[in-house]
Amino acid sequence: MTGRLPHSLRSDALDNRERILDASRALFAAEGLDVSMREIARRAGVGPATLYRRFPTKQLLVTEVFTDEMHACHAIVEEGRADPDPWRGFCLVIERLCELHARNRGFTDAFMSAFPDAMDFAAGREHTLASIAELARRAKATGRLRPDFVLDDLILMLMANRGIHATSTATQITASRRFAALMIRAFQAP
Amino acid sequence: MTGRLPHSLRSDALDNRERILDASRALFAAEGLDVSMREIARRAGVGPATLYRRFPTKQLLVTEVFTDEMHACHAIVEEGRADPDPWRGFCLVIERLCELHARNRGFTDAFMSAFPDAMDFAAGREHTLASIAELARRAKATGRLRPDFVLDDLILMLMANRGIHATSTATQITASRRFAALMIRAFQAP
DNA sequence: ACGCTAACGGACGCCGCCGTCCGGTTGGCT
DNA sequence: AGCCAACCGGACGGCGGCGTCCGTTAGCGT
Repeated sequence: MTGRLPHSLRSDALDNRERILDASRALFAAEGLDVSMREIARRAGVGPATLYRRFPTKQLLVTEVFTDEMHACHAIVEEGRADPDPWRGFCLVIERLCELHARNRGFTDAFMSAFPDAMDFAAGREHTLASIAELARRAKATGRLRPDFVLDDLILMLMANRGIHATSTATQITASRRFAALMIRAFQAP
Repeated sequence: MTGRLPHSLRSDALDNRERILDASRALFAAEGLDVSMREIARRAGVGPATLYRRFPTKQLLVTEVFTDEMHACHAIVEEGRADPDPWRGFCLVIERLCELHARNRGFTDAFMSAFPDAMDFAAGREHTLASIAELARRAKATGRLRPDFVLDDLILMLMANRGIHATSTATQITASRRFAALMIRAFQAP
C-alpha cells in the first residue's frame, strides 16, 4: 500500500515505525502538516536518522498516516449515499465531513493537497468527490438541494472549514458544527 | 497614532520608513503576516537594522500598516448601516467585508488577532463588531435576517473566509464572493 | 553461544531567521 | 564650507530545522 513493506523489518524497527506513526498522527491532527520532522522524531522518542530511514520524505509519512482518514471519508460518503432520502444523506455527509476535518487539521491540509504531488491522495479525493456529486444529483432531483449547487461549493466549504480555528478541540468541533449547519441552510432550495 | 512620531525624522529616514511600509503592505497582503522581517527589509531595499530601528517589533509594523484597512472596515459597516433597508445593508457589509479580507490575507490575520496583544486592533475590531450587531438587530426586525443570528456567526464567517486560498488574486476574490453569497443565503430567514 | 548484519541515534555541515552592535556615511544646520 | 549627530547596513553570535554519515548496539538465525 505504501511501497515500503513492513515485512522483513526487525522487531525493534517495526516498533519504532509504529511509534513514529503514532506521534505523527497526534501532531498532524493537532498542529497540521507543518510540524518539523525533528519534532515528530522527538515525540516518537527516536533519532532523526531513524525517522528519515523509515520515511525518507514527509510526503510518504503523510500518506501513510492519513490512509485511515481517507477510508473514513469514503465511508461517510457511502453511508450518505445509502440513505433512502438523498437530501438527508447529503446533509449527513456535510456534517460528518466537517467534523472529520475539524478533528484533524493535518488531514484537511492533505486532502486539500497542501502536498500537490500526493497522487495517492488525489485519486482517493477525486473518487470521494465523484461519489458526492452523484449523491448531489439525486438530492437535487428531490427538490431539496438547490439546483445551482456545484461540487466546487463543497470544496469551497471544506476550504472555509479549514479556516476555523479554536483553542480547544471541543470548541473547534462546536464551531465547525455550527458552520456545517449554516452551509446546509445555504445549500437548501428556497 | 503609533507613538513613533514621523516628525523629527531625517529625510532619508522618512523615505526608508515609507519604503518599509510599502514593502510590508505588499508582502502582508500577498503572503499573510508570517513573512520574515528579513524579507520585508530586502523588499524595501533596506538593511535589517534599519527596519528594526524604525519598527522594533513586527507588531508595531503591523498595526501601522493596517490602520487604513481598519478604517476601510469601519467605512464599510457605516455604509451598510446608512442603507434605509437594514437587510440590504447587512448583505452589503458581508459582501464587502469578505472581499476586503480576500484581498488582504495579512489583514485577516491581524483582524482575527493572530497577534493576541494588538490592543489597538482589538479596540477597533470590537467597535466594528458592535456596529454590525446594531445593524443585525434592525435587519432582524424586518424579518429578513434569521432571528437566531448571532455575532459569532459573522466571526465564524470571517474565519472561514480566511481558509479560502487560491493561486491568483482574481480566483481568490471570485471564490470569496461565491462564499459570501452562500453565507447570505444561510443568514436569510426561511 | 556466537556472529552477522540490520537498525539505532548522536553529531555534522548547511542554511535562514532572529535581534544587536559598530564603523562608516550623509543630511541639515550654522 | 564644515561640523556633528542622526542614520545606515554589513556583520556577528545564537538558534532551530534540514538531510546525511558513521561508530555503536542489539535482534535474529544458526
